[in-house]
Amino acid sequence: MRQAADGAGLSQSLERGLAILCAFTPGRTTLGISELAHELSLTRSTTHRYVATLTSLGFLEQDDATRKYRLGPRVLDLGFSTLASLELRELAAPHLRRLTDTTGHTSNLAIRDDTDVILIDRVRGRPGRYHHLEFTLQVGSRIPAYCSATGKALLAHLPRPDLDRLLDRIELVQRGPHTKTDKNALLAELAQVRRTGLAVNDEELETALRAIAAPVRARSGEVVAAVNVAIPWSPVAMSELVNRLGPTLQATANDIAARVI
Amino acid sequence: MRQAADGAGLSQSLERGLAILCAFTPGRTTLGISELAHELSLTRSTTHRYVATLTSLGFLEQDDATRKYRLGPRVLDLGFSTLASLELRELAAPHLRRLTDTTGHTSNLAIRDDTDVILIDRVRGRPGRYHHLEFTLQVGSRIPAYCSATGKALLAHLPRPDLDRLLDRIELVQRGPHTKTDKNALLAELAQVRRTGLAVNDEELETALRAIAAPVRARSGEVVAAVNVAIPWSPVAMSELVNRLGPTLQATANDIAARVI
DNA sequence: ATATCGTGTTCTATTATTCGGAACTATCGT
DNA sequence: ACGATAGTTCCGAATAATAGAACACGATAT
Repeated sequence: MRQAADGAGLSQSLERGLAILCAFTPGRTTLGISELAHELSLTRSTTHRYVATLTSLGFLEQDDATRKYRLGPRVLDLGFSTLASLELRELAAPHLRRLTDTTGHTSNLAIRDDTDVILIDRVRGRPGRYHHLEFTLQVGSRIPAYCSATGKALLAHLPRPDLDRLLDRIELVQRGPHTKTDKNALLAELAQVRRTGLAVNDEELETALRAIAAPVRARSGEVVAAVNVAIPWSPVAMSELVNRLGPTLQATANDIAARVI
Repeated sequence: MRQAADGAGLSQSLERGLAILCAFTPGRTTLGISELAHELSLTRSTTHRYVATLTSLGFLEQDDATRKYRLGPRVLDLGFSTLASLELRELAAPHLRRLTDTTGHTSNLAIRDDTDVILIDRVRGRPGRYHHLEFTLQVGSRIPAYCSATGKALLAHLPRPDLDRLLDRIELVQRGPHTKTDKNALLAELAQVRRTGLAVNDEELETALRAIAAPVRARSGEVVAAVNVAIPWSPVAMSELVNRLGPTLQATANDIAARVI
């Protein structure tokens, strides 16, 4: 017989099995066989075989009481391996630490994955007024690039054609009180980010959350990551904060960059 | 044809595909097709098909220069979903934070997975003398239970037959200067942990690293997690530290337990 | 109590899907 | 230039996956 219909040379079973894993999200942590089967348009028996395989390998666990399934600790190992593979994270760790020590604010290191930004390390600032995200955002979290400081720092330095294609694919949803939902306004802002070397998020992702980010450039010139400091709301003007924290932030980004291959 | 030889009713393709993902470890972050094929005893063409599938789904990435593969960011999403499914982590977060604020030391929350302990949350203490593990250990890290404070707190409250079967399966490898490598000595210590409600790690996992842990009991009485504080080496005697920190630690563990279903 | 529905689970004949050898191409070091 | 090794593609053979039906169990409704 011919190879798989559309994706030539791809493994259907593996694809389906992974789809099962991906059906579990932070919002839907336990799922039953029938639920999964329906969601992925598979028969119950097929779904069960995959689930049994995943369970026997430790990627899923079955709840004794409800007989439903949830993600197993084995998955954490994989995630951990991924993080470890990002040597950038290790190189950056002491610099992030220092940034938080000098500014008092939570600092983050993020990379871009397509239209999103992924948090790959964070150092929490002094305990104080937390906003909601302080708890929700964890290492590994994914947030839309267009409404975050690190995201804009990363987008701004993308080659123009790539940026255009990317922006065409995303919808600029209103996430916070000042989210930029107009494509041209966003493009103008990204141009400014390129000029100043700093990106800003002023309650664009969530109320009361502001942040300033700087890009980390590899020797090749390519922007490979971004560092930010998250600032809980205060009466201080954003421009004042940028003046105060910008140089420190850029120095940190440069220090990290200096250690990247 | 009959179903798969040994594991009846399991999916070979899924098993193999996941084996490929698991071949990537923090120590081996990039692998080529031939390397993988050899390691898993598969042909290159079969391996390539799985790898292509994983790549098209974002679980692997191909390095443009070397043509080798590494784990993709998609894997992080899974790990994050797993962490989120551990509601325990959320409940415990503020208490961990408080524990670190009052003691000044790094505190950790861990659960057991078979013979290992998995770190599911951590709050770093004041910057100061770090030992090696401070950087190596991350949320998601896995360490052997027998030579860690949290591990011993978790093992101690296991039903005796389960504990025996588990200990038979592990080798008590010397990891730090004071690792307990004798099974009877370990059993005696676990008995003491049951009496005092506190477990101790005095340079058993790594030089200069000491920790004290307390078990978190669900209402059912079952020990579901353990909290610890990690203490960089100091001339203070371990027993003195236990007297000083023990009550705070147990109070924290109880506060967390009170919020568990 | 009894019936009904919905679970998760097991079985099996059929066939679509995966398998692996061989051929192809690109890159590297000699 | 050359050989060696890498990743990649092809295609017929046949294995491993498929889906339907039947089972066992529990919860709910009658």
